Amino acid sequence: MATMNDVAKLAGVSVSTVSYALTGVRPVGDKTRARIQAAMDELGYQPNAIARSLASRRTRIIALLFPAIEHGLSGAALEFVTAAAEAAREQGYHLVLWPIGNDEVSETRDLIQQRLADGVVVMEVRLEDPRVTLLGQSTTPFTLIGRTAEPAGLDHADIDFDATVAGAIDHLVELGHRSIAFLSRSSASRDSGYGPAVRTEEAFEKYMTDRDLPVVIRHCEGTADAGRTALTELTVAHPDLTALVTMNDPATFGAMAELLDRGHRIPDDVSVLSIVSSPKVGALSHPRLTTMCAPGTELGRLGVTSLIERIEGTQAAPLHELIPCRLDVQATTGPGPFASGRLEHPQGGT
Amino acid sequence: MATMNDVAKLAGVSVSTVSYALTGVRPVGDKTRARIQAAMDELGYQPNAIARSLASRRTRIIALLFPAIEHGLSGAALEFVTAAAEAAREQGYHLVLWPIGNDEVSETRDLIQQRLADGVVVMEVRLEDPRVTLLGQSTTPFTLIGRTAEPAGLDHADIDFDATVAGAIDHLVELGHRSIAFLSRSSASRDSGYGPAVRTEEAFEKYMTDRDLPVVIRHCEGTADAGRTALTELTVAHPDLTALVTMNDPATFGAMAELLDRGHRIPDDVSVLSIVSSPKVGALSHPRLTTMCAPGTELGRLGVTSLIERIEGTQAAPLHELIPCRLDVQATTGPGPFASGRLEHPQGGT
DNA sequence: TTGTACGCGTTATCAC
DNA sequence: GTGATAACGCGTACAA
Repeated sequence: MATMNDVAKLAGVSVSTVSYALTGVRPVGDKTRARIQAAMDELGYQPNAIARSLASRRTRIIALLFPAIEHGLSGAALEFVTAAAEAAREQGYHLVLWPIGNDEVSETRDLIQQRLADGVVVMEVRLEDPRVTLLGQSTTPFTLIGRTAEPAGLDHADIDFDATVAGAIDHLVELGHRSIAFLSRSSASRDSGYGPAVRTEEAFEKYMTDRDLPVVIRHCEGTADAGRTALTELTVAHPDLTALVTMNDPATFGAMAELLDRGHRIPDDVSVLSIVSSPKVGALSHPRLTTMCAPGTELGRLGVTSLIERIEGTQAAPLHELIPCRLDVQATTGPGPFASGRLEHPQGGT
Repeated sequence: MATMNDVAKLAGVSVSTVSYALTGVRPVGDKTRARIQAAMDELGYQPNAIARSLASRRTRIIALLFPAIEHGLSGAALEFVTAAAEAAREQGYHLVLWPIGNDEVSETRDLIQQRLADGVVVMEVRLEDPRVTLLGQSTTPFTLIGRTAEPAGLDHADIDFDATVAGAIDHLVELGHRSIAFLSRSSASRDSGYGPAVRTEEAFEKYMTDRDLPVVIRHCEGTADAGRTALTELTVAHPDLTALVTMNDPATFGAMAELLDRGHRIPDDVSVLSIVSSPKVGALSHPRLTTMCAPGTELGRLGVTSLIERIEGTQAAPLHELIPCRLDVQATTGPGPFASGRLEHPQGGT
């Protein structure tokens, strides 16, 4: 394997000149540069990443901290990781995966002390997150995908749950729905401080109240059967229900199946809108599920590019980005009883 | 940040002794070791990974090569990556993600020349894969997840498509099915040399022929609508069909919906078995889908641990592992017309 | 515009 | 059992 020394000898220059020709930190004469280039080509030279890192004290490696299990946004997670890796590569960085159990937070300390990474992207941030606390005490640059309870001073990008829920409700209300229930995650998930659950429920309550509409929130485990049960109970308690906002894919599918079994038509009788989901999941249902899909790709890119800016000192403003889920209207949402076209015969009391 | 030098000074020994105390390459006196340990604790010393790599010429980094798009086994992919990262970490290695377009193979060359990684795991291997060719010409250790057309000399772990298909057919035949169709990926996918498509179709043909059963294979795009169309055409062409093996999740869901719409009961009239899938996807359907789930976790671990063995020279035998998908019997497969219990009234000709 | 020489923090090869 | 000290391959003042 050729080193810089080999190139220098072959080109008849000193190693430093080769180095400068490579980095461009200092001007190099045209003819010299050409000779060096020729030598590099001939030897198939590639700079040794490790030696470069040691000398420059910058590894161009970014660590992605992610909890082993609990891929809440599972569909989006792979998308996210892929986007992060691509964004990193485009800027000459590498992304190393740092799986870490939720308890073994000390691993985080090791990570930053080993100086293997120039910065850290933290995934699946919880409202109270010891990893974030630890990073905050260090000098290592980091960005969060998600938010802690108090994210003001921290670089973070997250789903705009507030706007997402608002968008979902808007979509349904505009379609003429008034009686809308929210099928959320399990209450355990909410109670444990899982950000998406907490924030969507708060938003749902707020926006429904704003509109003087009844607030119906149902927690549900992440299985199709639980979704069936939940749907059954919901329709019993609220027979006038015409729309469902969901954030629980397996339960959504179960609920839809139960709706059909009970003779309800989708979307003619009941509309279903799954938020923080993905078109891929939506494509599995029939009728095809209307979703609001999690911006996994955007968050991945944003987290990485912004971190790189911080590392390189070119960051203009702190990262405080909230991205709403994008509405992908498919076949499970349709006009409700108060739709403009059918105002004359609302289904309300039938 | 404390260095080895600081530790050496504080402990009153030389740097080399500290190094040996750390690596255990050479025996160190008990008292000396204790003093060194104390010094390290006091300073919060952690070895610098980069310096260590440069000196030892081993980075303890493994690169995971994965094509940006086309996550054929999308559900399993995240599982796979996670397992690989965990296995690596358990053995003191890091996993760096190397996204690479299918065309830009030269990136592979850069990867190995930069000497950033001690070895490479290649994901989503195609029957003819230029990345593999390139790696084969280098001295870099690598393992494949998947197989090329001629994998004999290469370390690889892959799904045992043959055994998977055999298992699927066995399951259905034992249930009393004889008229079984295979709903595969798109013909484009098969024609482009996508291993899973090619191998499953070959296996299906073989095992059905072995049993003197008719071979019905239907290619299908990866959408629910395509699945509906395919199902319709299949039932027209083969009205006696009682079971479906599928390897195409969206199409499977579409086909099931179409079955129900046409008044077929699942599994009473038609059984559905989705192979190379995952329980997570299966959980979305109702009745819950019987699947054969891709061994993403196993493959991830295997690829990494075996690669590490090769890197460290402790590999006993080459990696030639084929793991079948595990059958997860749920609610979409049931007795067919030739089931032992109902031999007296087969549905064949009704 | 180019060259010299030192430093980055370890490992590993000599000596003792 | 322990200490000097030369690599490892590159970046970067400082000199020229």
